[in-house]
Amino acid sequence: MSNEIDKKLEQKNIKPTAMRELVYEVLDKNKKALSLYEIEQQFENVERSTIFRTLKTFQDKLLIHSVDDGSGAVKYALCDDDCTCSLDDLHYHFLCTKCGQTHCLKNMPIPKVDLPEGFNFENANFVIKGTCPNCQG
Amino acid sequence: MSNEIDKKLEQKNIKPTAMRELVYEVLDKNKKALSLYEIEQQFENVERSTIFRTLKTFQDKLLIHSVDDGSGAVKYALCDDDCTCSLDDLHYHFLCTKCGQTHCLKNMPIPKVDLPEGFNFENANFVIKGTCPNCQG
DNA sequence: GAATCACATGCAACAGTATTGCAAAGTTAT
DNA sequence: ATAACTTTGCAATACTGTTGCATGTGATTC
Repeated sequence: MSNEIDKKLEQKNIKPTAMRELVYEVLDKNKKALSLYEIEQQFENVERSTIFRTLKTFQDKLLIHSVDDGSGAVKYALCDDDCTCSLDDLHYHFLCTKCGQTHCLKNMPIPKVDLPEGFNFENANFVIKGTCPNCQG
Repeated sequence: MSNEIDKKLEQKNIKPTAMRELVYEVLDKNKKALSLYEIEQQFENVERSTIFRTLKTFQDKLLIHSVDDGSGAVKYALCDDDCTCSLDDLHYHFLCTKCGQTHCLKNMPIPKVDLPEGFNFENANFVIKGTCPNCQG
């Protein structure tokens, strides 16, 4: 039944369990970055800590990436199939100040940055805040 | 004695009190963005909430700006004299993954971003992670 | 100078998110 | 079936941020 998902999990060396399939499904379905709490809300009786550890596993295995958008909670979103969470895969994120949703702007890679002497680039987190298409008017 | 600092505070319509002078001094002295906790550490017996409210006041009056660098704690840094915390004053921040220090790259304004249709820019938070000049080797 | 007022501070309590220890349940290999 | 290992659920805790309330302090008015 959830063969598709299992395949995705196994591709990233994650043992597919019921829990993991469900969390994956939620992330896949929502098409945006979700916080631990938001994911928890989509289930009836699932432990926060379980989801927390599931997300941690996913992140370690590069299945998802996390964004700290300044909303107070870290949010998680699926990586693209070919994502290696390397520098080239970094993209902008957009936090809507009205609805609180965080969108991955995956087609907007972050630009090269010329850092001052002595600074060494490892990673970046570029978050833009404003209103999203759903909240215009 | 702290006339210089008082002047800065009054310029921004902040009544200068002992507490506020001290917090300002700490921020000024450190030349980098500090978390509430880090500021608290530099005093002996000062209430967290007092510093918290002092920072809030400073921020309301545009004396400081805050950065959420993803380290788990929001950090605060003095604005430049002519800063109005408007879009033009936004700059990159750099979080060192070794020492945990957050540097304001004030001479690096963030670039204009072309957002997809429907997205409306209000604010931005660009944090680069890596190693800082003090932690090379 | 005393009464009054506005604001700042300190204390304590609380809220939200993240995180861990431990035991039970489930899975895999032998 | 047993042993070894992994995942899950529960409970407890840590950390950061935040607020209510009482007290203190300085400015203002009379």
